[in-house]
Amino acid sequence: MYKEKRISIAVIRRLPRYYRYLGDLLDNGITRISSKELSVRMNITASQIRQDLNNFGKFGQQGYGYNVESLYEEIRTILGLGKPHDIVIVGAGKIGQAIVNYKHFERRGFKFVKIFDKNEAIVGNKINGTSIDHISNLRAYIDEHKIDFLALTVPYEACDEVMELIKGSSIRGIWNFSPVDLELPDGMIVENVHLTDSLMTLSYKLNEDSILGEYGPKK
Amino acid sequence: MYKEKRISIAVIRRLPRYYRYLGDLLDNGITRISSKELSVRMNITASQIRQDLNNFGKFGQQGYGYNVESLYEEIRTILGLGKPHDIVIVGAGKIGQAIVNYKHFERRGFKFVKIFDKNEAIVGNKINGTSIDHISNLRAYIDEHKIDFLALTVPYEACDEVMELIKGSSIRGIWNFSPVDLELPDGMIVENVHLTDSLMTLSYKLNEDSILGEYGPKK
DNA sequence: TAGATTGTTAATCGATTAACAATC
DNA sequence: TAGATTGTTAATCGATTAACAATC
Repeated sequence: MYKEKRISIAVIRRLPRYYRYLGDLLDNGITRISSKELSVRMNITASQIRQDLNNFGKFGQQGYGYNVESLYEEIRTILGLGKPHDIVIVGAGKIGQAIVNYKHFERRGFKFVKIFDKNEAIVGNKINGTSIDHISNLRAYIDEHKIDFLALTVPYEACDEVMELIKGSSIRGIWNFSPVDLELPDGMIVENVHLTDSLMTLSYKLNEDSILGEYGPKK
Repeated sequence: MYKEKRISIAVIRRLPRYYRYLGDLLDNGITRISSKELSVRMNITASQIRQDLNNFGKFGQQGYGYNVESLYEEIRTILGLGKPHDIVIVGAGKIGQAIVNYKHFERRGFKFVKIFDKNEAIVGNKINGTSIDHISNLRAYIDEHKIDFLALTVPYEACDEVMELIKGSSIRGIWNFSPVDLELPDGMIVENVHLTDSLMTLSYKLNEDSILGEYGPKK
């Protein structure tokens, strides 16, 4: 019995970026690329690219580099984009509306199949072709369609309620837009989009020089 | 002449989280906390908390811990939230609308003062009290009001155009929602919200076990 | 005071970069 | 073949964790 080497989150977060750059290369008709060339474009080291890729397989060829199309496909598979994914959105507010309208997701094989909300008044409406249903039907829908992705775009007061509803269901991944750290049932995975945190990070960066000056450098 | 110690991005990204937890403690009337207690709540080590904070100052007291309110205020200052920030949004699509409607930002002192868009038809409309102006007036507005924050929520084809418009202006920070790595003029800072990357990361995580099985662990 | 907990130095762990033999 | 470039091992760098003297 061997121990699988876990892939670090730093590597994982670079994968979509590789995918994006390879897609651009494809669009530009470039069929091969070396780690060195790619490193220049992406502004990271060639070593890092090779290390990252070799976590998943040997995709290159000595003396040649990488075939853009096949590497693109490999990363596509690694990212789990080989098959389409159905996603339910919980919360029909502005953020829910924004993501259901955003065309980049469809292109990657993500489909928003239903939006659930508490507000009876909007049930039956459609947003970009996706209909709104009442939250009371969420669990039945998930169970029936074996949905495993859920985008959580409710106000944070409502998170607990939603988490309670989906406990023990087929949902495995939560794309969370609420500014809370969710308590996850076993086997569930979360990816946070903490917009407020992100904006504060930007604020910090703009402010950094004055702060480090104020408190003074350590030595 | 000393060399300032730069704060690592890992530390910076934890600051909003500290701020959030301290705010919760305050709301619950808790007035003091030790790094140990906080570490349990946040699920990180006490050592890390103390190391992080000591990048910026000595905020605690031996034998006592930290005063919640004063630590909250310190972090608030460090994050640059001590003074309000005016932000212009470029792009009145769904994402632009979502952020201008999102109340958490105001609470943190961020104010969206104007939205700019290419579409003449919606110029003059208001979203959540913020009026829409035509993109051709963007630069004049920035110059007049010395705006330093810009949220970029245009389709990615339009990014170059916007970047060109603001080159050499007072804008210092860009909150970027487009799936591109922006070329930044000197002194400008970007914070990316790459939603597609985020969703792909979640997809990867759900897919990881089957992938590592398929390609096999390295040893 | 004794106990608690910080701030900080030292040790460990992990991620990035460099180097190079293997090989196309 | 010779040149190019990978895959992978080794070296370096940086971040996290542990330990403990300082001190409230």
